[in-house]
Amino acid sequence: MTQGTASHAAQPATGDSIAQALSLAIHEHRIAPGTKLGEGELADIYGVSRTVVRAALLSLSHIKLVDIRRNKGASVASPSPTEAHEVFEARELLEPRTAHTAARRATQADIARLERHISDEHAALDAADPGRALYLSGLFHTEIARIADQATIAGFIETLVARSSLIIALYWRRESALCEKHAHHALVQALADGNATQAEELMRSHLVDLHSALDLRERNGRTLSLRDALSP
Amino acid sequence: MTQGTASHAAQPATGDSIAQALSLAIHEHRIAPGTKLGEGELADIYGVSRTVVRAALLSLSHIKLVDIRRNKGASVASPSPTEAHEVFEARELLEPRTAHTAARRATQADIARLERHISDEHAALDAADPGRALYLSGLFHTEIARIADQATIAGFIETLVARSSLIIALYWRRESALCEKHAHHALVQALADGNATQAEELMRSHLVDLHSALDLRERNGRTLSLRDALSP
DNA sequence: CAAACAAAGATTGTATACAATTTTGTGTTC
DNA sequence: GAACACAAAATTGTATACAATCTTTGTTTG
Repeated sequence: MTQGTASHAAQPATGDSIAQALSLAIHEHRIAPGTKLGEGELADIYGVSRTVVRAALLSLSHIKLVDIRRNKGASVASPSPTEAHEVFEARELLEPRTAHTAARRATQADIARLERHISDEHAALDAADPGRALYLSGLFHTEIARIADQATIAGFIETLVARSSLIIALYWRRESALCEKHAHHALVQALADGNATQAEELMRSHLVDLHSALDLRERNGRTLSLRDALSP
Repeated sequence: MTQGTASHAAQPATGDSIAQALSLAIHEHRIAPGTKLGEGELADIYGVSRTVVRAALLSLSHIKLVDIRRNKGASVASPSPTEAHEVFEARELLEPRTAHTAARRATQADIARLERHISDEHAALDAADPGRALYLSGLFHTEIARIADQATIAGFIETLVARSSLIIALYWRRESALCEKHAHHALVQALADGNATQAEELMRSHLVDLHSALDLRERNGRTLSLRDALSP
């Protein structure tokens, strides 16, 4: 991702593309929770007017990645401990069922794609790119939701996974910010075996494990210049 | 709700207030699925510029009440049979658990409020206001989610309940568009008794019943002039 | 009459200008 | 140095102007 979409591409940035770029930056921890997202600054970075930026920010506010306060502007959301708990609780309610359904539906191509995700994730780690690895780790979950072929629930899971990256930035207390390696492997195996019950149970314990790795007793995030963060 | 917020109130309509007004109109079946939502027309109705209207429409598109097509404008969403099925399936996954939690947490005040909802709903029916009754019927469900005090899941349920009103408009095949009277009463009783297991089971069967009342084999909705629909 | 094409009108997407609100900077007083 | 008041600058909210795209209408052709 270069400086700004408009600078090097034939198409000007749209609200959607800016929202996606910001979402990715947030997900990869290139922008920290609490970071001010000034409309003028973003308009400069992306080479569009404030109108387009405002639409992007409004969209991101709907999935709670961005917090907009009237007359005070937008910033990257900073979930409270309560919100963090709720997000993981919601995941624990939705994702096991999704894994169950996915195990019944997964094709060879699906399994291959999941395995590619896992190896891409580890490649990113080896390349000292933990942000990328974190993003891919989350994408693994949304990919399982896609396989389950229930778009409504998959949409909720996508939102929850995105918010999880903010929560991890704020509350994670393990050295690695990632899901444990073997948990994803075991899930892929259960899906490959078409073992719905196993997939469901593995997903549940995986999420309970993630939830338990959160220290939900307040701490502060770091800040970073906006332009730097958006230029990996 | 009079002609337009700006016409009679000290405050001009905001994106949020317009989105709420449109959502209510959709929920009460005053605007049908598929209805074109022209920016200029809405700007006239609400006495604001297109900028504010666009923000409202974008917000509504995020909860899938409105469908925005680039360069073609916005219309009230028209869920497909697949989407309809998914929405109720998601509700069947989320709401029983929510009812379970609500039964454990409900206060006397909560129960009184739910009972008031039920009687308001019947008053609306008696007043030959089925749209209002439908809205209140849905609100009963979101109220239970509020009692459960899990904002993340309650947010999802709110979205699903709103979309349900569109689905009912398109696919409902019973004479009354409402939840059955005794189902809500029984739920309130289970909550009042603090019987979490009963509440969960009653909610599940209630939703399965609603789901079964849908004829998910395509049919068309009606259309209505926009100004008429927004002036109850 | 139907089909194809062009022109006119309407609508949507976006930039820019203006109004309103907030933040920052400066000076004064204690 | 801290607190306060005020002015200036910056940012956010919204209207309006302009550009791009789509839809409707009118005209021509077979």
